[in-house]
Amino acid sequence: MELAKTYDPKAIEDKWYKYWLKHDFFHSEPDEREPYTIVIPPPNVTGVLHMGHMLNNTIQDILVRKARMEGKNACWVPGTDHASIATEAKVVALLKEQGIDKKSLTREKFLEHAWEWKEKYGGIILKQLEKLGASCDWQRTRFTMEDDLSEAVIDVFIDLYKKGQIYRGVRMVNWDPQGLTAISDEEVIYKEVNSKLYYVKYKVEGTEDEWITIATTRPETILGDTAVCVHPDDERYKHLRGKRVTIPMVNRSVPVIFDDYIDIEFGTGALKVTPAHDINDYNLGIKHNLEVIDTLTPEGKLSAAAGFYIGEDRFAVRKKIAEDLAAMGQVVKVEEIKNKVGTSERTGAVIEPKLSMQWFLKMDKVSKPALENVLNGNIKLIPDKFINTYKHWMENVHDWCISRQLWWGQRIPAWYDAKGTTVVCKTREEAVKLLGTDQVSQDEDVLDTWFSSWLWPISVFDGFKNPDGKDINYYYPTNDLVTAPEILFFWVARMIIAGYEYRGDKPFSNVYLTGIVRDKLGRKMSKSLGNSPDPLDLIEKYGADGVRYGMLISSPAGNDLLYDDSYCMQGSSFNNKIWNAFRLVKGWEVTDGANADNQIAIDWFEAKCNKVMDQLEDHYSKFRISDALMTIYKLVWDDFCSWYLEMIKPDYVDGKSQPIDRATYDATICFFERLMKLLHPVMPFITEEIYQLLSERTERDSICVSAYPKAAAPDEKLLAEADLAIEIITGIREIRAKAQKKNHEPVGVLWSGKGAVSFDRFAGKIAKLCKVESWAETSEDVKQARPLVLKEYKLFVQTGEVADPAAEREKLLKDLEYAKGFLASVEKKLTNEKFVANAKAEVLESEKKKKEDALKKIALIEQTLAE
RNA sequence: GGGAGCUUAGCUCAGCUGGUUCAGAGCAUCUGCCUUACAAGCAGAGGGUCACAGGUUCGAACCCUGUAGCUCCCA
Repeated sequence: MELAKTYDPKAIEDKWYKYWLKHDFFHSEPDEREPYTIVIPPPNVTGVLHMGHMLNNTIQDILVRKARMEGKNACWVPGTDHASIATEAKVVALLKEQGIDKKSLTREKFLEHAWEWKEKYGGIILKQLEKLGASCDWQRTRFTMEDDLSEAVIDVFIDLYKKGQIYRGVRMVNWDPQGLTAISDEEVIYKEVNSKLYYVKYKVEGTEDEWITIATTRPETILGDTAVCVHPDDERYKHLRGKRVTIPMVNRSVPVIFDDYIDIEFGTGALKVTPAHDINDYNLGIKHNLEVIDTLTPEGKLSAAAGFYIGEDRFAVRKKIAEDLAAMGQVVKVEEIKNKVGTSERTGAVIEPKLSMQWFLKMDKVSKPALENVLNGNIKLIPDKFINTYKHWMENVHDWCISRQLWWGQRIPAWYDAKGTTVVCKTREEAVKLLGTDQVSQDEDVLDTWFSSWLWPISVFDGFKNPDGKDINYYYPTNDLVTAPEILFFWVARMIIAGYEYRGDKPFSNVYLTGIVRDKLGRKMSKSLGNSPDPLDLIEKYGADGVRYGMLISSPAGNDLLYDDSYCMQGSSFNNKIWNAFRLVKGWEVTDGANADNQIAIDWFEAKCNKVMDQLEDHYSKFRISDALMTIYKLVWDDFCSWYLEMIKPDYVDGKSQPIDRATYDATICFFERLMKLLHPVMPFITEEIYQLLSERTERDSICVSAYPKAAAPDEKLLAEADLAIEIITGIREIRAKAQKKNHEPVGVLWSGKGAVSFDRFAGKIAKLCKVESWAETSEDVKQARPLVLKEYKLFVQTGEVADPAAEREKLLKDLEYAKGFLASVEKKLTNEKFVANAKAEVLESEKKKKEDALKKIALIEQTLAE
């Protein structure tokens, strides 16, 4: 078989993905095995794969593939969410391009267009995940707006309403004037901007020329002012008690009110109060019984109630009114300041606090178990620094505004008669019955998308439709959730709430919060910056395995990841390394029998594997995936390729590789297969390719369902001997390098000494790896050779050239100095009475051992120097 | 304004219960090699006042206090 010199992922990845799908390896049905379940954080139907998804889904795939190989019934449920505001915006924009105005369409007609859009574009991201190698159970793909899931949403709404947890009321909400809908507190992103602080004076009524100056960043809202508020302790304004002032332009008379909410230091200490357009003002308004004048339209333009600038945009008016007020002599001064402005997560529009009738979910009661079970460790957040954040949010949570003034989503099952009587029920028929009239109308609004996705871990297993069903009982609670910290509150916290409310149990045991993918400069990757590579281009360039490696190697749990292409490059180099190791092994001619010289190498690598597998398991158990990957990387590259294969590699004689013995060959194939299995969760494609080429396989024998290797107890004595042998080899190689010995030029080595750890068993391998042609024990020091002092041993490397005695002495003196310094520090401890009295027995013991070792080493070096 | 976290090699980061298996890894750098699996490679080397200043301790990268800088979350 002719194998290409370099590994080409392109030729291989599609082939194996098709093969996996063909055999349904990723499909799960409940059975008697232990389940291992992950539900995907459903990406938006509007989304395309970005680097965050790559990281996130690679991690999920690793966890799922490992569990599957460990014999668990692994189930990774994929799907998408309907993203009401984002999708509706896309559809509206598309219709607009076609010359269709949303307002000209009926709700039904619009939804037809929306579904059409969803069918066409909504699955792109899932298709892209296949390229990454994601081992999702595609037969279980769900969508938050499909019938069953929508029904669950409606039932939950009705249920919570009946429990008194949902109410409708006029509240100040975050209004998105572009999306024309309310959004929740969590969907508001605060951004620092440069603003102007306008100082405007209002005339005190009943005075000739007394004024009070307020400071505002939003002069356009002056038209809706219904009071001026000052602090009761503020000496400057005490005399204004009971007075009224006149709002400029509109000439409205409003009271001066006193409230200790006011920050005396900010601005002038006098606050204009606009209850319709600021949450704090609104609260003041309630407290002081103020009039509420809504001067803005839903689109963010001035309304008739404003009296001026009617129909003009709020930002245009801000400039105009500032100029007009200045012209009237009402503006005292203008300052430049920085302040934070809320913007819509979905549309980017500046949020307008607006009073409107909305539906809310009370959060105080339902959030209790969700907080408790994270604090008590029933649900683990990884890394655990997020527990604090979570706790803070849960303890200060506000009621959740769940209605959205949109069409794309689950319509709120509330019905009204002509008088406004409200009933909440599933169907019009029921509503007609309950209201006693057929003149009923359904609420126009839909529910927040998160009000669907908070049910996801239950609804994907039909836990609402069939609460005692086979699937939900088997797969729930799921095991791990992998997601971005940005949606800890949006989604994770709410899923936990829903889990306890509807299953009386957690939705998952572990929440792994990934870092954010940033560019090399630490900037978050974003479309607008254009600093994000297209993941599919990367896969094209480096192969999915290479990209998966690249995403992970730089991503310790919870830390942000400073992405750079060179990480993927490293991944594809690793692929190539593995491929070439495979070419080496497959290129050997095999003869029957067993070469006894190789047994030590085989035993050593067995021990090494066992040791490393333990470490690997430890990393995985702590979700330290990048450490796990580095551990396998070193096992493959360093231990297997650089040491093991070099130890057993047959010699070349007359320009031809000698054959290898059957025993060594079989052991090597076996090791190779084991390594591929360990690596499979991270790099699924190349490992399957090599697994298939290592031995003849039956049609359904795939690495992805093969048994994950289990560690046996490692032979520690052998490992210690190997470590010593490796030190010796490195030492000899260094000497060879200094002596400018060519690789093919042999050297002789004489050695003396006896220590607790021996290298006898490795003598043959040391000779092989350093091209040592004569290897012998000696009782005396050797002249004209380069000395090497290691542990209790002395080695003399005969490089054949005239050694530089001065240089050798210098090196030995340096070693001696270090050893003496070391000894001194140990002795300092041992002669310290307090140390001897306080230190633990093991520590004391190890210090004594160190002292002995140091003394021996010093003696050895001094003896050599004395020659 | 409130809260959380971070600062260790040129870069990205490990470093668990304080103790030479504690100053480490990968990448990058430097030196030498086209050694018949791999130059996407092999062999070797150098590199750090553990942000700063105090303190606790027999002993501090690790615990405490303060300072500076950075990041994130919340309002």
